[in-house]
Amino acid sequence: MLELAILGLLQEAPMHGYELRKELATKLGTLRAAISYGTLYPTLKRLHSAGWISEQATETDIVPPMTSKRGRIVYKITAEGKERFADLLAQAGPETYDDAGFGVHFTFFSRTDRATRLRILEGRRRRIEERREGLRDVLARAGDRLDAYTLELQRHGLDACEREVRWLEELITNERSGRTPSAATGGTSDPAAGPAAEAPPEEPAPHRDRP
Amino acid sequence: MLELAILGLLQEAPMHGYELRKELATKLGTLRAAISYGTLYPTLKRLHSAGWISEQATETDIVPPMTSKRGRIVYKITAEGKERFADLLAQAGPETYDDAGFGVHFTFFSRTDRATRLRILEGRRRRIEERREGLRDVLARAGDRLDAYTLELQRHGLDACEREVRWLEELITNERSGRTPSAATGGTSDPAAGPAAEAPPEEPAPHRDRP
DNA sequence: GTTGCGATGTATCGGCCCGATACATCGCAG
DNA sequence: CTGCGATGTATCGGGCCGATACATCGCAAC
Repeated sequence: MLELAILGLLQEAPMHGYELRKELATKLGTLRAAISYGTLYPTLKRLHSAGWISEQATETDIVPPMTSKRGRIVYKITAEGKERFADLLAQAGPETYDDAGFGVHFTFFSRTDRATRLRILEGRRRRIEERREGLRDVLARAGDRLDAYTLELQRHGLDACEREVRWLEELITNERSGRTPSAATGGTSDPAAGPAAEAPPEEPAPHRDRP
Repeated sequence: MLELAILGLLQEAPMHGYELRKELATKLGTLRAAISYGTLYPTLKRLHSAGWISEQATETDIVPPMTSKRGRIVYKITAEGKERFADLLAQAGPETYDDAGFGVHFTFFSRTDRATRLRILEGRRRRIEERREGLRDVLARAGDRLDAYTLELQRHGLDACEREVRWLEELITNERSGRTPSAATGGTSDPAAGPAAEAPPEEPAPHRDRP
């Protein structure tokens, strides 16, 4: 999961660990808690030894006019890494539907083809619906056996589930009619711009590489 | 965290692993995903060797008239375990404020003294408020740098944060005025609610409208 | 000036927890 | 009587976290 996130961010631009972590924390939203270095660095090492990314130690002599930061390690995605990213991006399994997995995948939706987006959205919806049904059952069947606090927790959870299902429903509807999500809250009517909305499954988004 | 959950459930009644897991799944709400056996059994073993719980192998001869279940292991909390539970219940650290920790603690709120309940509720609120501020900053400062999907994810996260803060606020208000959570729509006042109070006065049936 | 402090930056270790997997038994339907 | 789903206990590899350590940089206080 984290592997996908790292590859995705490095596809936008090369970065060093510290930077990566901040991007991770802000972009990956609420579903995915801030990643820790105890996870990040071993994962980077793993990705490197797998050949998906390259490490480039930056010494002070590289950029003398700059603030001359002490040796950082800049990570850059490789061609194999891009393939790997595309593979991970296209697959939609059970781990894609839990909070963390869904959050990461959703973050890269503008680089995902529409069929996959729909599969993921529907899988997530199903997952949340199941959770919601479980909560309803508990409340209906055993509601009077539970103490007031537990009950309140269940109610709050149920409310959150219902809300998320509605959100997903809206996204799915938009997706089917070929709109970007921002159209929902009155963004510019810009049917073809931004994400790789209706572009055929070939080459979604032009990401800039070095010339 | 799981330790607290297990001790808490075993305080209600002795149980075997399978049962424990089901209780865990239903009671601990949405904040805490269903626990796996790969976690449960090692934890039970750990709790046993620490002396907090006892293991009692149930052979078929124990309860002949019953369905004669094949050898299960029934776990029972010990006196030391109860002390341990009380200790864990009373402490409110940073790990008490994340999703999983908060969910577990909240589940046992009816066995927690009011001062601790308040500390936990306020700590959780602060945590969510920080998350909310972070989201608002991203949306305000870098909103136009983000693609439509990432933006939508942030908005949804922000909405969930605001909603949870309101929920917590309400709970805190009720707590200060000595009401149980279900009394939100008007209830009895219980000024003498002390530590480890027995189940709060059962409120009228939950009014959940049927579609 | 130097001393301290917060942000930047890389790295490891112990430990919690998960998913997959492997067994074995029970009750029941085909 | 045979398979099959629910019940039940258990382990293993690995992802991920929190705590911790260590080093440099820029800046402000004294």
